[in-house]
Amino acid sequence: MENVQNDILKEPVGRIMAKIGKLYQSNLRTELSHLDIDRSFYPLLLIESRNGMTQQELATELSCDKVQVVRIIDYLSKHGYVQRVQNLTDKRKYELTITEKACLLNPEIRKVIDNTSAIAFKGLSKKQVDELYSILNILEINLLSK
Amino acid sequence: MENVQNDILKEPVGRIMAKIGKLYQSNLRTELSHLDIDRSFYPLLLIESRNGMTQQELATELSCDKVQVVRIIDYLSKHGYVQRVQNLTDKRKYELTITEKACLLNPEIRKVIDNTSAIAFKGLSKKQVDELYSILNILEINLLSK
DNA sequence: AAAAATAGATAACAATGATAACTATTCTGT
DNA sequence: ACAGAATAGTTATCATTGTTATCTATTTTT
Repeated sequence: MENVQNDILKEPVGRIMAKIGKLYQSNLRTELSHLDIDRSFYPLLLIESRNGMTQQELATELSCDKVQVVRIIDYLSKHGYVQRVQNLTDKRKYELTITEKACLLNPEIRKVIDNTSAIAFKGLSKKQVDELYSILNILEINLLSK
Repeated sequence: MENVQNDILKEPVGRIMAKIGKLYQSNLRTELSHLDIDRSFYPLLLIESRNGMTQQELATELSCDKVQVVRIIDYLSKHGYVQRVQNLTDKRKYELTITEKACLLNPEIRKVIDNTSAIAFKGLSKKQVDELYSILNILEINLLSK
C-alpha cells in the first residue's frame, strides 16, 4: 500500500494563506466601513499598546520595511489617528502616539478584529485554534529560515 | 479561574496568513529564479492539469476575477508558456493550452512547489498537516459566508 | 573630526485589486 | 426569427502595495 500515486494538483498552502488573508482583511474593511480609514487597523492598535514607539520599531513588529511604515503613518496621521512626536534625545526618531480620536475608536476596532477572528474560527475548538496559531508560527519560522 | 483578562494584543490571524503567503511566494520565486517567469506558477500547473480550460474556468479555480486572469495569461503567453486557442463551437471562449516549453519545465515547477510546502511543514506530523488544511478550509468558508 | 550607521522621507516603477466600459458571440423568450 | 439578456474576454483607469535607490539629518564609532 506504499508508493501511492499522489499527483492530484493541490492549491499550494501559500496561496491558500494569501487568499484567507485577503478575505479576512476584506471582512474587516466591511465591518469598519463607517470609519474614515479603511486599513492599517492593526498598526493603529499596536501604536496604542506600546505608548510611544518609533517607526523603525513598528516596521520590525509588522515585518515590513520602513518605507511601508512611512505610508501607514502618513495615512493614519492624515486622518488624525496618530501623531509623530520628535524624540528630543535622538532627533532622528519620532515617537508615534495616538490621538484622542483614535483613543475613542480603538476599542471598537479592537472588538471588530476580535469578532472577525471569532467568525473565522467558528466551529473550531479552542484547542484547534491554539494548534492553528502554533502551526502558523512554525510555518513562518520554517519559511524564514530558508 | 474564569474571566481572565485577555487583552494582550495579538497579531490578527488574517495578517499572519497574509504574511506567510508572501513568504511562501518569495521562497518559490527564489527557487525558480533561473526561469524567465517569476510568478503565476500555480496557474500554469492548473492549465496543464486540465487539458484545455477557459479563462473563466481558471478565474473560478483561482478565486480571482477574469481581468486578473487576462493579465496572468498575457504574462504566461508572452513568455511562451501557454497559448490561447479559440473554441470553434463557442467563439467567445479560448481554450488555454500549455506549450512544449512549459511541458518540459512544469515537472520542476511542481517539484519546487511541493518542496517549498515540505520546508514550510518541517517538524509537523502528517496528521498536523492534514489538520491544518482542514482548518484552513473551515476558515475560508467561514469568512466567505459573511 | 572623519567615516559609518541609523531614522526617516522622497521618488520611481512594477505588480496587484477593483471597477467600469467595451466588443464579440451565444442564449432566451416570445 | 429576432430583440434583449447573458457570457467570454479585453481594455482602461485608479489606488494600493512591494521593492529599490537615493537623499537629509542625526548619532555613533574610531
